Amino acid sequence: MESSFKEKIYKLTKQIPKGKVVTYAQLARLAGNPKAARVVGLLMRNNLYAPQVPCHRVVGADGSLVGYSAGKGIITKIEMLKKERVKFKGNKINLSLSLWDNK
DNA sequence: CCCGTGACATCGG
DNA sequence: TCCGATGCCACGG
Repeated sequence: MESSFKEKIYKLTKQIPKGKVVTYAQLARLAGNPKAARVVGLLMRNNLYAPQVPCHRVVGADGSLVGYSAGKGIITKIEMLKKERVKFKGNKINLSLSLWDNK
């Protein structure tokens, strides 16, 4: 099965455990293209593959919240992450504690 | 095949 | 530290 890039992103995103987050760059790298971080977000924004995809667990490379088109946008995203016990450091996420290991 | 798009990443001033 | 510009790449038309 030669999954398309977006298919890999779709599966990986669904596998993110609760309370953890992942960066677009890392997600892209897991899919096979470290440079395609933009594509990851692009797919989410244009076509939320399924309501099962926790796209709110995907954040910027430095843990800053970017994107999100649903609800109040970034605000909603932050609120959901806080409910997942994700540790925040100011206006960003503490990646040292909440970054998904994917192992 | 070419072009436009964009929820990123990185660098320079 | 903050802001702007550039590069990168997959997808759809």
